[in-house]
Amino acid sequence: MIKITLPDGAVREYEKGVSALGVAKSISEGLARKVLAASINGQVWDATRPIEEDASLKLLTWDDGDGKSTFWHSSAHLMAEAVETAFPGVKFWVGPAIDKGFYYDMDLGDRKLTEEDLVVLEKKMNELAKQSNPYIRKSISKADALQYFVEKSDEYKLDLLQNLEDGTITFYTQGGFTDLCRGPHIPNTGFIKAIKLTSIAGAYWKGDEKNKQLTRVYGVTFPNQKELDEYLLMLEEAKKRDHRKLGKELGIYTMSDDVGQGLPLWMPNGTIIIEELERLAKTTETAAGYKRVVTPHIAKENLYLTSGHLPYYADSMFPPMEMDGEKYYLRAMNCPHHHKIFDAEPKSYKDLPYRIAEYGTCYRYEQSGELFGLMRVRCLHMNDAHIYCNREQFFSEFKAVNDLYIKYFKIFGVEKYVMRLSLHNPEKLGKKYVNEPELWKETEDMVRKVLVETGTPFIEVQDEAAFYGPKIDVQIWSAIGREFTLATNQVDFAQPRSFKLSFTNKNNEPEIPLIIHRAPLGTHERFIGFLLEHYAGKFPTWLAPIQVKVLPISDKFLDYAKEVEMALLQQGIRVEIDDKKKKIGKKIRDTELMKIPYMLIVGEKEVNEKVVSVRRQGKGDTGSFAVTEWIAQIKQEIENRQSID
RNA sequence: GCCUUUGUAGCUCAGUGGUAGAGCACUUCCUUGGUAAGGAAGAGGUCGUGAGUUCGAUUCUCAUCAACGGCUCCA
Repeated sequence: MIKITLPDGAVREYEKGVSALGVAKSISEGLARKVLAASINGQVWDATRPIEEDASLKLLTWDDGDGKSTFWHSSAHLMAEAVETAFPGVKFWVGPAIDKGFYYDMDLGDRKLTEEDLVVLEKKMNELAKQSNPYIRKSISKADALQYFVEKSDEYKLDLLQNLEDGTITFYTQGGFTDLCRGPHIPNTGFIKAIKLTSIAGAYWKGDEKNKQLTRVYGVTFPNQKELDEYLLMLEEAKKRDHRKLGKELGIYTMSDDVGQGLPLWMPNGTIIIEELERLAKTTETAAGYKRVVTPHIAKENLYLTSGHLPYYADSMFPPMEMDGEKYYLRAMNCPHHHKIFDAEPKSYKDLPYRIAEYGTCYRYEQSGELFGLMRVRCLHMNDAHIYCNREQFFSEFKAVNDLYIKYFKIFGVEKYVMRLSLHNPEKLGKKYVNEPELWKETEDMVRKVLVETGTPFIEVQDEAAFYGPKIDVQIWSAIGREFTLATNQVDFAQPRSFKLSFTNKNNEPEIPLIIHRAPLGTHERFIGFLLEHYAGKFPTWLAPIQVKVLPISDKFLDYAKEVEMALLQQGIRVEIDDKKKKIGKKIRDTELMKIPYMLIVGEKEVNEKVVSVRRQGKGDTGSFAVTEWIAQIKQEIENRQSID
């Protein structure tokens, strides 16, 4: 007998060799039907695998993350079986579960998969799933495994096998399909009730662009049709929030083939948002002791040789323009220009921290396939600033920048974010990172200290630093689940040296400053792209391109509507009149769809009583107000930068 | 940059080897209305661009540009 400890602490005795499924059955049949896998001493196991020793056990169902992963990984095997039936001779690489679903990479030889094939494969998968074939685990010696795949002449699995230790190798078989796999898997294919193969894509073998490209098929499966339907509905909803769709509908930005790829043109509505964001940044930064500067968008080659950017990032910069025997580059970053401003006048320790800010325009030659709406572009406007300080000032300066992030996130209602401490990789010193091992260690410790002492939650990642120093990247998720780096806060010990920047310290000696590069609001492009999805286009009043629309019931009331408009305009409120000869219902609908925060409806009653009937976007009629009274209210809302209630 | 798919009116999309259609939007007219779509008429397209096949190409073929979904990349 062995002792099994359940999550609630209860200990039960079972025959040696009992499976998690057996344990579940002893508790209830209903539970057993839901068990997908089990966590045995913290390791995820097949629910059917015999347990030989005392163990703590947690049954995993669809409600557990590990349960879902097991389900999806098993679905990948099911898909592979269907593919092998349809395309004999196919070779498989790996088929993991992902965030939402699974994929399998495969080499189909000269065959090409089409959308129609996916439908056929789905059908086949459904057929195979209905057979409720068990996933059977089998330990196998390395020699036997090698022989199996040599006979299959499957170079991909042979490659996987090379890195596996004899004695740890397992095969899984379901129906007619056998795969090299660590597992675990769900008990049988019958659990998979709803299947959707979502897309076909190319993926480099082992993720290396020099390698052959394999065919990757993505799919997602569920234990019932209802969840699949809900998932597909959710995807539809997400499409409606896509910043590219909203950006077009709301007149925020446009792209033109004649201008070029990845070069957004900001339309009047988008420009208003840009200006409001800049106003926020300027107010905040001025209060925090920053000074503003303006610098050119181009510079001579030598500047980027000095900064050290060219050797590292030439590929990501637009090719140079030649003039009078000089090469000029469009800038991909603002820092070198700012360093020249720091260096323009001698500095003493009394001038530090020296903080200069600019919404700097940068140009980056991103590969064409990497461009994505406003999120990845070739012309960007960065909420940039550089802080030149000494080591004693570093802690409070770096902390102040972090506090700034939090302040902004509060204003915009950003709740889900992760601070990522990006460190260098000692093996790449001199290649990807400047070769200063001591300084790397020192600055990485300094940054970590700020995060730890301020109690900021963060994760550490290796090999993600800037070439000149460690950084904190802020990862955020848009409302539709898109993850990206929004903001960045970086330490730089390399450029001050290469630019020979210095200040005179208290002992009248020259000293090299540290530089903090920071961009809490990221770039206009990415930030507004994020905000569009975050708010689903329903901007808070202070950001809304048009804040108020005056809707006269008929054009008999146009004069009064203009009076109201004028009163609002004089208070700096962005207002328009809908003077179309349409019924009020139509005007309301149009305005609702444009997601304008407030509608002021004026008709006979309002003219007589000198009031406006106020309708809040998405909320309906909120009653009548005297014009001046209502203006005071909305002005308050705008000044406080209130978010939507 | 690589792989899949796509490109027809401002938008969303039909359609065809014999030089194009719907709905919405737009313009004009009728209607002067009370909280999410009133009615009628009109205007609008070298069918992404270039070449080839053909008596004839928006349709078939090739090239090219761009976009979607992925991979790689992301200072």
